[in-house]
Amino acid sequence: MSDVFAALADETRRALLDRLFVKNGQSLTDLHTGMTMSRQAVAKHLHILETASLVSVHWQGREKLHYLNPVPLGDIVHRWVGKFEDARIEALTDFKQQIESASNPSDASKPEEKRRA
Amino acid sequence: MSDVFAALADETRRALLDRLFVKNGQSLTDLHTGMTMSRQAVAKHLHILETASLVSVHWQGREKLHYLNPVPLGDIVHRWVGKFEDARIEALTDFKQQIESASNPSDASKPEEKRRA
DNA sequence: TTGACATGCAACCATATAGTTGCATATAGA
DNA sequence: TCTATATGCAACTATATGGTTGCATGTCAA
Repeated sequence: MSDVFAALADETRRALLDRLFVKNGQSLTDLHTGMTMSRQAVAKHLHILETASLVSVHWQGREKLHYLNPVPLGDIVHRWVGKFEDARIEALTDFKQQIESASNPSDASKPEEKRRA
Repeated sequence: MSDVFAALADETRRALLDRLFVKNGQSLTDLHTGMTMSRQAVAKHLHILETASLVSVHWQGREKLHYLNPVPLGDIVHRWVGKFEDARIEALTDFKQQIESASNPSDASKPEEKRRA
């Protein structure tokens, strides 16, 4: 779970996934072309995506082809996003009630800017 | 985008979100009770969740109450998960075809363990 | 067989991150 | 007003992360 989120937290790795969306099954050299960083840096990123199971690999001769694997994203949706969606209405309602029932909401929203001076 | 994924990549922060699922609108002290790390460490984690807009805060006197904010998760779904879902069938089909059309799939799946020895 | 190509491994460096401790400040209540 | 409570800020440390370079190894093709 952590490794999937950590893998997606990097801009370069999300760009690599985007490139695989456009054309699935690319080699390291394919994915490296056009990038400013070294080939080894790209290889490290791909390995992180592979460890997080976001990318599956398939050797073909001397080329290592990379394919998208959508399974971990489904797990995230199941574990986190659905939970948030379910709680959305409730949370917003609670929040609204708290705000509205607070003694002085207009002054209490960001008091830390006044608190230490 | 990165900050949301990075925020979710930490086990402690996901645990904090879980506690807010159970009871929304808790203070730092509330959320710190039962945790092994220091109060300041928890405060840092909460600030990261706040920066990622996963948590909204509301000052009530000397207490800073924390509330879940489901919006960033919705953004992630819209940008990433839906994309993966759409590509799922296609990707799996491509992968299957590549595997099946490969010269020797049973030996080619993880050859790096044999390649250097 | 030999050279070019595709990738892997290892060492190294700079910065980010997660944690600590100590102290300061704001609020609540006796 | 005085004290306890709730939080913030700053400095510091250890480790993780993202990048580099150099070299080794496996594969393809002339």
